[in-house]
Amino acid sequence: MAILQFDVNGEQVSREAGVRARDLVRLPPQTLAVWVNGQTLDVDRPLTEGGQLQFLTFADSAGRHVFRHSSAHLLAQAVKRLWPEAKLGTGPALEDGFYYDIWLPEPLTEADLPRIEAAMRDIVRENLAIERLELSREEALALFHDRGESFKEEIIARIPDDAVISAYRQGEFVDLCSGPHLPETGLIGALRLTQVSGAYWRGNEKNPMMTRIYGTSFPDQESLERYLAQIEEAKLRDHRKLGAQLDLFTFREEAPGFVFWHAKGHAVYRTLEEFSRRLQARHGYQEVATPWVYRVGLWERSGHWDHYRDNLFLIDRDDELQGLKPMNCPGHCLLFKGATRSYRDLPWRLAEYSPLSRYERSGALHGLMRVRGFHQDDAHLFVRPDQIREEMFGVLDLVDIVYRTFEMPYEVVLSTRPDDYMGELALWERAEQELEEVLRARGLKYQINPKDGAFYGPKLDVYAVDSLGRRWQCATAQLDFQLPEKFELEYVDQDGLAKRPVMIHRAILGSIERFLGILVEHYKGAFPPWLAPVQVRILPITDKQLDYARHIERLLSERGVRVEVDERNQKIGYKIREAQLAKVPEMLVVGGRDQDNQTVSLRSREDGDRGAIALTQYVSQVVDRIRMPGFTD
RNA sequence: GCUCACGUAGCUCAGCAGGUAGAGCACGUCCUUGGUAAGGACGAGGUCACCGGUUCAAUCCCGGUCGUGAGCUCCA
Repeated sequence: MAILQFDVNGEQVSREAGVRARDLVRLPPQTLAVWVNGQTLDVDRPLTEGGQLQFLTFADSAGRHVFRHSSAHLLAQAVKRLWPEAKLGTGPALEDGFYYDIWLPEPLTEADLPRIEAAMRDIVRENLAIERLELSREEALALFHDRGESFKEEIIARIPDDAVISAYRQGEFVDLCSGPHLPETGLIGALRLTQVSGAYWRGNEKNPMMTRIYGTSFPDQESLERYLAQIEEAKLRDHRKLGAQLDLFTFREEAPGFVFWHAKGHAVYRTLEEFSRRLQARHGYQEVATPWVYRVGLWERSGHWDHYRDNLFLIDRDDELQGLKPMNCPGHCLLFKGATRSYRDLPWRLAEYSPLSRYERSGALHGLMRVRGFHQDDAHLFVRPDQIREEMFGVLDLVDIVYRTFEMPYEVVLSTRPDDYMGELALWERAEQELEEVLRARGLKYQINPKDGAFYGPKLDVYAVDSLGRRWQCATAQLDFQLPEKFELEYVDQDGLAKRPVMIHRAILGSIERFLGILVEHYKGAFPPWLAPVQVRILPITDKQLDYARHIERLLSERGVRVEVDERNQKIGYKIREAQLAKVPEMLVVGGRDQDNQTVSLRSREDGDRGAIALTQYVSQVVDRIRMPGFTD
């Protein structure tokens, strides 16, 4: 028998091969699994090689993963106890929970969840040992066939020939699974099933619909409750809820997928757009406005008809189809073709903010995040091949300025050639190489997403990280060698010959609607002063100060401050409460004393009462505080 | 688009087991003129999403449509 050497947290231990991790040393409390040379294993798994060994607990992400995965099995076992005819699909661990897809003879509702939870707690109380079985393909097929698990049989058929087939048993329950798992069910101290929904078997909408049950689990009740409180907190930030509360925007069933911008929301929207507009003007972009309805021939030429038809809003008039634009690129190509272009004209940077329409499937709509009518800070750069590098640099400059302004860190992902790509392979390879060079030259950390590029070219996607740590894809920069071909775009080069330009599609905010939704959640509705829909609210103590309040309002308004007076006949505490809930950054309390002394009593949203200050002084200060970041006027 | 759930006043929600609806906030009028997070009284406001069915009778039961939510799928 071979002797294996282990390094257990610095302690050297040697044992015969086949020893179980739990027998190496005294198992630390709350051990969920072990980590041996980069592999996570059951504590009861016979070890076949030595090396570094660590015990995993709930504090380790790999440990949590095992914990949630076993929780999914627990769920499946409970469901099988309640519905013996249920058939198991798959049940993985998630970032902070787990789910199991199960075929059931009848639909399930959330009202059934407590019953299932109770059955799960029974199994926890039984503290069943969880045992790993290794099976031959025939044994596995026979086992799951006998148990009526047809989906499992399907999975077994797809397991490669050389792979080990394993299953895990706890009590009467067996599940096909590569593991690892907890040693016993009693470790799952607290659990909660959170929701139930449908999911297609193997994610294909032609397959049967399974019932997907989501849940989460923790070692103890306290951690579970802390987690559930966090979820409640995130719900309070939901932009749809805050949008209505703060009177920013609403949706109505008369126009699904389109936003009704209220005056306040539109003020934020316009400020955001203006920020982008001024930034782009400074970076050499020209803003244009092109048509939003085109004859269908244009979409045929651009390739949208073949690749994007389902998402086009179509209009059928006088026996001719026309389509609302989902993107600006074809219009910009037509503009490019409208005159003879010289190499001296390049790079030619066209920006546009006009409305775009995409027919999203009804189930895809989601507040401001996924709409059918929206606007982008869209631009197309027509460049010579030798300018790609520098222009991509410029785009990343803009990304950096914008995301720093909103205090959002970001991550970059390079997406490469998909299977259904168009164009020449050599062009693709060259383009992908160029993008990597730019990223490396900028010293940006990036990930590669293989085969996730657009069919016309590789792309860089930027993911902004918000204050809850969630990632949102906003900015994108996509190289395009296809569209210039389709539109036969040309410029006259230095040598007098016609050459084909390269296009770069790019957006920094992406959809302005969506970006605003992200900002609402990021700031929890408390926009920084320059973005706030109402920057200053004046609160007269009594109606004797109304004239003075209106005088201040006029002074501020003339200097571009978004200001309003709370003229209602209410006590000051009431007005303050309402202004505070409306998340107005600055409140000016004005009473008799202030009027006599020509002062205002400033209250800030964050810091509360700031005391009296001369009116003239306040006016000059506040103008600085609401200035658009990065601009001097 | 698919699965499940939901749709009652501008908003948040109640409405037991079929008998044509109720609260708080917001809104209006009046009283109150109050210095840093809710002063008081009174009032107006609803085709119970829409269409159809069952029933003596439907907000409630059944079917369909629309919308919303969660998830799936999709997202050049």
